[in-house]
Amino acid sequence: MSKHIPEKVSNRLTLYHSIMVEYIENGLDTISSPQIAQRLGIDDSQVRKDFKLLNNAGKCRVGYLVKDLKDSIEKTLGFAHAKDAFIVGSGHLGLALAKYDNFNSYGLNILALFDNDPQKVDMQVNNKQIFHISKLPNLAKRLGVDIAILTVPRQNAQQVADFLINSKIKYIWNFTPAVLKVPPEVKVWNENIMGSFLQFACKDIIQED
Amino acid sequence: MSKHIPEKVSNRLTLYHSIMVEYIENGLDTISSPQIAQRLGIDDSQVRKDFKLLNNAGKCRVGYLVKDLKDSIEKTLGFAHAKDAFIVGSGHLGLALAKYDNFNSYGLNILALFDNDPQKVDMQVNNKQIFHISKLPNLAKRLGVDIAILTVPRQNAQQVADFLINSKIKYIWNFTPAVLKVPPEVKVWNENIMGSFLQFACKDIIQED
DNA sequence: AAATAATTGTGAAATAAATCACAAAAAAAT
DNA sequence: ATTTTTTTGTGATTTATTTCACAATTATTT
Repeated sequence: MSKHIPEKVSNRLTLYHSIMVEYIENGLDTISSPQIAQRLGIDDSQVRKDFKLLNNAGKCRVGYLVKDLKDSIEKTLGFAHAKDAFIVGSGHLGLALAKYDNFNSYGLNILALFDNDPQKVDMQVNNKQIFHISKLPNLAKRLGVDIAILTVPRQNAQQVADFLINSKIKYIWNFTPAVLKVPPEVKVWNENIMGSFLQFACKDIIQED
Repeated sequence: MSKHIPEKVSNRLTLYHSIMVEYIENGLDTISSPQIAQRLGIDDSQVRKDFKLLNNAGKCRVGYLVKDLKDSIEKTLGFAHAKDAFIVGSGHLGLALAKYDNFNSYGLNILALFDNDPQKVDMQVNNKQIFHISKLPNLAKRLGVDIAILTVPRQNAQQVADFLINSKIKYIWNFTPAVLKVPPEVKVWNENIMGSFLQFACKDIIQED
């Protein structure tokens, strides 16, 4: 039986994970929910409730075992399930993401990049080749890739998305500001970089009435 | 009186904004809440409730004026309030963000980049200069900058954050996976890129019990 | 002119998420 | 050995968010 992990929880889980990595680096074996909660500015009972989803029991008066916690977060979020993906659009952002080796440690392997610019085709970025976009349908089929990271200009986003959908891509991680139109079997994740930041930085200066 | 806009709402507002931009490009003057709702896969009454926060009345049987809606979203999210920021860390991600001109249209101006690598210092990126990190405190003071976009390696994140805090930086947009320790007057926004994506892409393959 | 259909605005209900509060456990101190 | 302190686990409560349901409005059709 697979359990549903709400988005807010999985977000916190990755933050907990970072803290575990830090604790391990510092040679600490255990951690308590109030320690974590204080660090993140949240309630400690929330931390415990999140951990209950991991089936990871703590010990009264001691806390949780850092190593076990790290492992079960990785298991729950599927770090071990290698997932293959393509980066579609080899502009600044696409290239930066291709060079971002962190994806790997989270279980996401970038197999290749695509672009329509002949100048970029056949270049290598971080040991990954840039192919012409026309090669994508075949490669997706051959390699069984159904995740695409979309980093093309906004103006081309829908057109390229349509092409991806025809190529049997099922998950689109959308880094463009376009709101894509897709059929129900295709899932889009909007990486709305500005959205929440605006709110964060502008709280204090929202206009007066 | 400034109104509080919850994070979830401001996230949706930026998505609505993208749709308005698209409608304007296509020469459409009005839009209805069911149209928007269907596009985003949410309930239409939610769209209307969000719009009520904008003080933007719609018209029965017609919908909302696209132009007005776009303007009031921009006003509410503070696109017009120019906010200045520094990028701290001139690696792949820092450089990609410096080249990402979209920040500007959302009211965030990147004034300069910083790094500790002498090789990078004095380079220009998208008309912005890279300075040695030691120049940051003075420049922050002189230019009145209190927002920093942190893109250094995880290992240096806390140390650099401490330095930023000493330089009177009040808002840190944290692109590193480190969970920063900061005093209460400093606000950190964790751009947890992997967090929610993991959940999105892995829903179907969460481990069985 | 009347009927129909689409759409807003909103109160009520339902659902989801976060916080509170405290019993139970167990380490540490006395 | 007993008390104190810290910490987990969790049921109850509160708060926030989403969805439902429908009256009111107004363009369009008949």
